[in-house]
This record gives sequence, C-alpha cells and structure tokens, in this order.
Amino acid sequence: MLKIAIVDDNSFLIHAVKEKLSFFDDVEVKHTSLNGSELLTKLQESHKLDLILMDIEMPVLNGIETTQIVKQKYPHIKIIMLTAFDNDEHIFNAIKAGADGYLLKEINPKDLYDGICETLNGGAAMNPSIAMKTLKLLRNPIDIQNPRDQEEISLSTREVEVLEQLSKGLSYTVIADHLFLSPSTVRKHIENIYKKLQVHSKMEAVQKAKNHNII
Amino acid sequence: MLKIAIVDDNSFLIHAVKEKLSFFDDVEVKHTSLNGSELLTKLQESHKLDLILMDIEMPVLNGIETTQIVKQKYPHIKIIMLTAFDNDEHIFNAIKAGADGYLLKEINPKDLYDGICETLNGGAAMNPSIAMKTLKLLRNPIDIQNPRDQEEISLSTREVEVLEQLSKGLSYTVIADHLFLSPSTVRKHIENIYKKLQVHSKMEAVQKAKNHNII
DNA sequence: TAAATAATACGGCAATTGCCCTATTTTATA
DNA sequence: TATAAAATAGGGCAATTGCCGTATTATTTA
Repeated sequence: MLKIAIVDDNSFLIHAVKEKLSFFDDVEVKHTSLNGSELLTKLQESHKLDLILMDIEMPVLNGIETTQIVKQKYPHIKIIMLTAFDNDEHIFNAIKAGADGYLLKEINPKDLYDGICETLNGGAAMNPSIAMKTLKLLRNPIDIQNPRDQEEISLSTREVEVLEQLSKGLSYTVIADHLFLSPSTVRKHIENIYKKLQVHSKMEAVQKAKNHNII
Repeated sequence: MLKIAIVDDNSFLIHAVKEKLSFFDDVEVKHTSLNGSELLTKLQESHKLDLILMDIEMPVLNGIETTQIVKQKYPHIKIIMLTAFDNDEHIFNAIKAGADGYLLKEINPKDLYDGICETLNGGAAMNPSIAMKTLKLLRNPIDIQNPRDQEEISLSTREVEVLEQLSKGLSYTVIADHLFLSPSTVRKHIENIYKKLQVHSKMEAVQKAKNHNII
C-alpha cells in the first residue's frame, strides 16, 4: 500500500487529486494539509509516509520551503511538486530543494499514478514540458546562477521555432527553407516576434529570448 | 504524418524500433542509417524530417557528434537519443549536444510513440531514471563546466571592442557613436572581424566570439 | 630604420532586413 | 458554434548590412 499525503491550499484541488488517486487500489491518502506547517505538524506525529504531492504556492510555508525542510528531516519521503504553473524559477528552486518530480495539476489519473510509482522506484516524475525546461537549464548554466523571471512574454510554438533558427544566425530565406515556409511567412513571424519582445533586430531578439529562457 | 528517421549501427535494433512504430498509422519512417555520416548525407538531399531516433555508440560518427551537427544545421529537427545505456556522461553530453529527449531501447511501443509526440509538441521525452539523473546534474552544478577550445583567433584590441558593441545588438552608426569613430571605420573593423572569424553576419560573429571566449 | 600591422576613413552596390499594409486558411477556445 | 488567435502568404519601401574597392596615418617590431 502506497502511503501518500497531499498538501495544497485549495481544498477543491485536494479533493480532485484524491479522486484521481481513488482509481488505484494500492494508493492510500493518509492525510492532507492546507499548507507546509500543517504538514510538518502531522509529520512530527508520524512520518510513516511514502510520498507527498506538494503544491508550490501556499500561505504560511510554501511548497519549496516545505520540501527543503521535509527532505532534511525525513529524506526517505519522496516529494512530487504538483502545481498549476511551470515557470523556470519554481522548477529550479523545487529541484534544488530536493523535489523528486514535478507534475502539472492538469495531469490525468493514470499518468499521476505512473509518476508516483516511478518516483518510488527511484526515478523522477516529470511532465515533458518541464523535462524540456530542465534540459534548457542544464544547457545554460548561466540561467542557473541568476534565473530571471520571464514576464508575460508568450510566443507561439511557431514563433519559438523561428526564433531558434534566428539564433543560428540564418537569413530569412534559409529559415523559410528549413521550416518549409514561404519567406514572407518567416518575415511576418519575425515581425510579430519583434513586437512581442519589443526589439528591432535579430540580435536583440535572440538575446532577449535567451535571457528569458525562451530559447 | 510524422516523418521519422532512425540511426543505429545495429540493423536488428533498427528493425525492432521500426516494428514498434508500425503500430501507429501517423508515423512514417522516412529512412534509416547505420551511422552519423550516412544520416548527414541523407539529410543533405532532403531535410524534410520531424524527428530522429538516434543511437549513441556508433562507428564513424557517434550519436553525440551527429546530434551536434544536425542541431546546428537543421535546428527544426527534433532528436531523441535511443540507447541501451544511461550513464551520466552520455546523458549530459547528449543534452549539451542539443538532444530533445533520452529514452532507453527497452521502451514499449506506446511510450516510444508518446515520447515522440510530446517531443514534437515542444516537450522532452525522458525515461524516469534519466529524468532523475538530470535533476541530480542540476543540483550539482560542479559537473557542469564547459571547457572551451581556444583556437588561434587573434583580434586586435579595437576589434574586440567593436565585437563587444556588436554583441549588444547595436547598429554600425550607434557603435561608431559609442567608440567615437566614423561609421566607415566601424564597418571596416567589422569586415576584418568577419574575415578573421570566417563568418558573414553580426549574429555569427558574436556567437563564434562567445564560443571562443573572446567576448 | 624599414617593413608590417593596426587604426582610421570614404564611396559604391547588391542583398538583406525591418516595418508598414492586406488577406486567406487553420486551429483553439470560449 | 461563433469568435479569437495562430499560421500562412504576399507587396512595397527605406534603412541597414555585407562586401568590394582605395587611401592616409599611427604604432609595432623585426
């Protein structure tokens, strides 16, 4: 029987997670908490737990701080961050704090269950988009020292692809060739990218994109 | 239709992977290669590819080197390393080379297919045990050092100054203004820089300069 | 000191880029 | 199912860039 705890300041979401886990007979939700310190109190009484599903943004004691403390005191307990957001700083801080996985709340029951099992078997549960972010962090150690917050810069998938090509120093026509697009389309994408990033040249675009971990 | 290529020096394993993919109607294995240089030749003819499943240990040109080259030339093509081993060095080198995912050959058809789809959607395909290793790498930044090669590229003091300005994304005229030079002089300096670095645009110059620790 | 290198500066020209416009089709989302 | 957002594509134009000349004036250095 897998003994799980859930920590989330939103009781509705706790309920939703519980429901997802209810499909699996070998999972038992031992207790739930609305914040980190509530969890710590419960752990003082008993730390017979296999794994904690932890939200990040909570009052009193947030998920990152709580993870750090739990991992310090009870290193045998696995912790998966289960959160709505996947911004770089949260991910990196969670990893540093010792989290064993990072999943998004929108996850379906089976993937959640699989993630729990994999984590208990020594692996790491990770949403693919988050896995990609960790790869980018590994490639750009600069970001690790000073992770900057990406404001509300939201580029479309295609725009990111174009940006990646731009960062190789390629010309419009070559990019069009690579992405099987008309040069006009590439130009238009780049125009839109410039507007979103508020820049006026390839170099500035690439630089800003790198600073914001877009590429 | 997802256009896939497979690169593996073991033709039996190529066949096995093909068979796993045969369950899925929207996957088409465009071509297979027994090593990196064979793949590169095929890509020169046509790079209409979505994703490459790449072995690591191959003769002639191994998976890491091949990944680096492909990612440089055709950054739009996703690459998943598909290998028998999961040692730390391979993983880290593959990530640095630009791999978008890292799966083990023992994977079942569905997970392989899911991994491919997730990767094409901008995520990263990762085996849980490998995900855990990347987390550990992120926690120990000591391992992450990039020893760069220092070839004999000798730029003059002035040229380095101009290059630094270039890297800010500034235009010829603005650079001239900053360095109290005539725009013509700046243009000439940049011309000389391009010749020394053997590049043909601002972006390439800055990129190459950064790789060689000039700026 | 003579020769080589670096730094300065200009003119011309083709190609590329940045920015404005419109417009259709596809995809997502409310 | 409307509506919005994204992706596609093209025309036009001014500014910038990349590349080719040439040429004068320091500054090194052999």
